[in-house]
Amino acid sequence: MSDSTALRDLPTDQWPTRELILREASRLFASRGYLGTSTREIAAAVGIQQPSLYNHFASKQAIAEALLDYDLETGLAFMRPLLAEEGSAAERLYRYVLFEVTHCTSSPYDLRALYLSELLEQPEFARGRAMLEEYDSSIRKLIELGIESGEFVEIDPGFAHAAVDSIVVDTMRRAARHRSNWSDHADCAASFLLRGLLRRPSALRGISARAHRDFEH
Amino acid sequence: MSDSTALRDLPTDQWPTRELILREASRLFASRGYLGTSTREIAAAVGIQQPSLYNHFASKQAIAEALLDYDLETGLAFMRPLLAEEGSAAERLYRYVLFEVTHCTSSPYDLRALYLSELLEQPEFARGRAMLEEYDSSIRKLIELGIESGEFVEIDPGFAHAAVDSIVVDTMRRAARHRSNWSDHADCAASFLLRGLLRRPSALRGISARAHRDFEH
DNA sequence: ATTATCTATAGATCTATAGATAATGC
DNA sequence: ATTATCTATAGATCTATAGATAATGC
Repeated sequence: MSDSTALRDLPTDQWPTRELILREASRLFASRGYLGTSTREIAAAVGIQQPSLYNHFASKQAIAEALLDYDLETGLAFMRPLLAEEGSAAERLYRYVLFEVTHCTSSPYDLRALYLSELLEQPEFARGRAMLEEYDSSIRKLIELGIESGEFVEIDPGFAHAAVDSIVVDTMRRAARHRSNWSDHADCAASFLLRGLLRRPSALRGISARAHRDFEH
Repeated sequence: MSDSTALRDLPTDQWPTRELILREASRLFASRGYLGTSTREIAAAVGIQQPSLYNHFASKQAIAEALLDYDLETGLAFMRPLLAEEGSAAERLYRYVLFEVTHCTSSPYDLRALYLSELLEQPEFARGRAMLEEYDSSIRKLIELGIESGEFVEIDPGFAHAAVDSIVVDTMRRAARHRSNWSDHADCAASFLLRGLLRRPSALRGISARAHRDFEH
């Protein structure tokens, strides 16, 4: 979409149908699951007839894939340079949490749907699973770096990754409901996770300050 | 069921159909969601025709409710006395984690389905939501007790509860996949959570030992 | 000419019931 | 007499396509 027709410049009722479909589908997938949401329900939420969806997407699966692509491409665009950076793993993990919560609350889509529902367990979403795997392995790598460098305590990286993941996803869910103070949610989550990971929890204040500073740009 | 016909004494192919339905339904709800699972799929997994389900349950909803009841009644039977006890909130929270992971791995049903899928968001599951609310408020109370007593750091109880919940549910999921060393998973999760909550993390070792001792009976 | 919408509908699948048949328990 | 199973099926709902109609863009 060109700058001259950026979505934010248009009143809601002039948003392109494709965009409305993605928004409503993501909301419905989040509350009823992917398999539990019918194309009829999506169309009704958008305000069009069910067959009209097929002018914009080839199938129900294609709608979900567009959402997955959007989310994971944005995520990978953040994670790849973050992983390539030198410096403190703790500070980078903190920035990852800030990114994830910001991304989720500023996104027009209800993205938690994609990972909480049965969507990715469907065989036809192999591509989405592959992208998620790269994303997950970036986070895992960050945790391993922190353990190797001695910044983090000796902890099972598999468990640590699962802990980071589940708390971040849950924080996304909570922050999406009260978008006003998403930043508090993100700090709460990042601090809690790092208190569980850091060998010297007293370093947390400085890590937090530097993460916020570096995240701003 | 009387003692003389306890399930564990019967070969698999003689388990009552009702029991097989609950097991297979819980597995399917976990992997495909409640709305995404058809009665036909449940019946096929059990090895009967779809209409035969209705000899054992009045509806698909009744199957899910039987699973919810089993899980939440077991959970409340543990939580009510735990909450009534005197003593360290940290140790009781540790015991709660041990209970939850044990309960999940020793249960024949795939219970995480109930809380990860869209099931409880359906309006018709009001009774299940009410039971879950009592359960949740017990855990919340335990956390508040810990904060008041000064055992835990000053933390938003809402966030702390969410963190405990999401890590416990995730640990249940992981432990259910590798049941052999469920105890390690439980310790990992409980330790991580308490490192994030305790004002004096050095107390963790003692808390863990006492929690294990008290949990044994 | 292309794009977006509609109505109509094919064909599959869904939940639940009806009614027949066989096995079980008093 | 009750219980568990089956086949058949009603009636709703599902995804996707076909084909008509109107609006948009060159």
